[in-house]
Amino acid sequence: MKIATWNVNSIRVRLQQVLDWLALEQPEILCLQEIKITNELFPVDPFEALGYQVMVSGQKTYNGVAILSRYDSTEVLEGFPDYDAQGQKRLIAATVGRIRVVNVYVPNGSAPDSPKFTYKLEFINQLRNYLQKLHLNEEHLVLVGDFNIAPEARDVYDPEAMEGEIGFHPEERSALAELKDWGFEDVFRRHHEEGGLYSWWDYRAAAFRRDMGLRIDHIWATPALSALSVDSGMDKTQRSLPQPPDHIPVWVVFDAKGIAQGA
DNA sequence: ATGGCTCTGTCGCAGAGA
Repeated sequence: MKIATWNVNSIRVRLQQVLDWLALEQPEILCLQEIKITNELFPVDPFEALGYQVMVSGQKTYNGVAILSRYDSTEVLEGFPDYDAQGQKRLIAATVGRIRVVNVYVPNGSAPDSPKFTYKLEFINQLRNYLQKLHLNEEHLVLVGDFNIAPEARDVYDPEAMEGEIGFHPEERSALAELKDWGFEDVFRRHHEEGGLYSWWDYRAAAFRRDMGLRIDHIWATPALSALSVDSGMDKTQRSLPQPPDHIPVWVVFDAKGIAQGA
């Protein structure tokens, strides 16, 4: 049972790359962020041709999230029940098999002295409220997506230079830690402890060539589900293809038998 | 580096990203 997340920075531009990656990796579920397209214009057909159901919460120009699933999904929920997130489409959830999948695109925040940073912190707090109200950490639940925060120094290419910068500011790290305290484990870190593993590189300044990256895309799971993970990885080769997104796919494989048994 | 690319909407350049 492979679940992946990928900020594709425009599904129109990256359509073929995503289709190729799906055909190659065959995940059961792929969560997308920054699709930058309305629901009406989302290219549903090529994904259905590969056997995926498509659930989209899109908008024009910015943001937008989607869940692609090889299995029937139920209880699809767009956004928050009681928070409009400034009208931005950044959250979609669905139940696939016995797993609740929550796909999020956390606001970037622009700069720590910006109102957008306040919005980022508010959004993370609202996400914690959402989980608190709608779910129990005893459930099999994954929270995946572009969190736009590197949790620890080992997730940053130059922690001293990045300290206090957007993506590695103490206030957002602490908001993220509170969210995690709801009852999550970082599934990627369960399988890889070392530093220097990044999910995003700036388009500018030859950042990818110089490996100046951040680990800001995450797959978190509730403890019982996390314990059923057998492997996790990030597909760095996707950043070196022509006209790539600035993020790479992050994936986890769970023991499907264990999930089916409710172990 | 006071943002060096890339994307969208729209057809010159502004806004956003992290």
